[in-house]
Amino acid sequence: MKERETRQLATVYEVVRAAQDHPTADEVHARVRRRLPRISLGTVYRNLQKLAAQQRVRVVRLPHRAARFDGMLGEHDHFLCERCGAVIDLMRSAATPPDCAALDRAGFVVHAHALTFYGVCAACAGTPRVRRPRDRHV
Amino acid sequence: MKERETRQLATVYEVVRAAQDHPTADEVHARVRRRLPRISLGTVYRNLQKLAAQQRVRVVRLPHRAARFDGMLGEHDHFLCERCGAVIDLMRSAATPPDCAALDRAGFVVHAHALTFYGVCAACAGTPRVRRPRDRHV
DNA sequence: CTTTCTGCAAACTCTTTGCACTCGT
DNA sequence: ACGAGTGCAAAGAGTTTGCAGAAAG
Repeated sequence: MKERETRQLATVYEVVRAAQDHPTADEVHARVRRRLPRISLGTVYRNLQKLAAQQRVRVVRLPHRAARFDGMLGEHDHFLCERCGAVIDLMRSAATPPDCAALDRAGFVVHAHALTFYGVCAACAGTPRVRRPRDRHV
Repeated sequence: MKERETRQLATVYEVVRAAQDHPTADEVHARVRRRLPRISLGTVYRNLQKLAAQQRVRVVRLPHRAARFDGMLGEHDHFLCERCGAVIDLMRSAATPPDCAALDRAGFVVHAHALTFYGVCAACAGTPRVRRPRDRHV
């Protein structure tokens, strides 16, 4: 059960720490390979998971692909319950709209933003005030 | 070039509009199938894309899987440039931390949140104040 | 009739996993 | 020597695509 400091783990860690961009697992693999040509992609995945579990690297949760669809057209955010997996709509007013002024000032054009909270929903947290545990609005 | 209103498209639309949860493409397929048993998953995907392009349904951009890794351990948000694809770190102070008070009051436990802005970065927007177009901090 | 759309299946991307072998400790 | 870690390749999810035939206009 004791963890080992292998060359592979150390190199993956160094590569991610040194990276200024936000490499995908594949990109990490390519860079590590320059030093350890025989390392496999599977090992990179395993080591990235291990490092993330140890909080030694950070996982960037970027909304990448469209995975879910919504008939509700208005702007709103989401709460993701880590216990029951529910996706709960949050009216935009439930959270302060993020301040884009600093971005605007820096010359960035903001078209949209996505805000997702993670945690435990009221139903799972034991507050018996919700009837349906899945997919209600707040 | 003219779009057709097929039974398949109409049914996918109705199902997504009627859904109170946030169905995945697969779930949409299952529901549509109850009415059109021969519809294929590929058609559902194509129609979801079409409806999203027409803004008739909303795509929920949920951070699904860990796709990218970061050696920067502090809390921060991201800006995704739609032009050059850059992922730019934003210090948390650049945007007002979202207000969780309403969620707390409703009995929700918030562990974390992910905030991503979409738009055009300063370099792509033509502001010549950035040297490297990819992956700088703000 | 023409052109778009569909069903099907194959292909593709990203990630995980089983297995025998390797290598830290 | 023991067992966690590795390379490889195969298997999984989730999504896209090529094609022949169906159907909307």
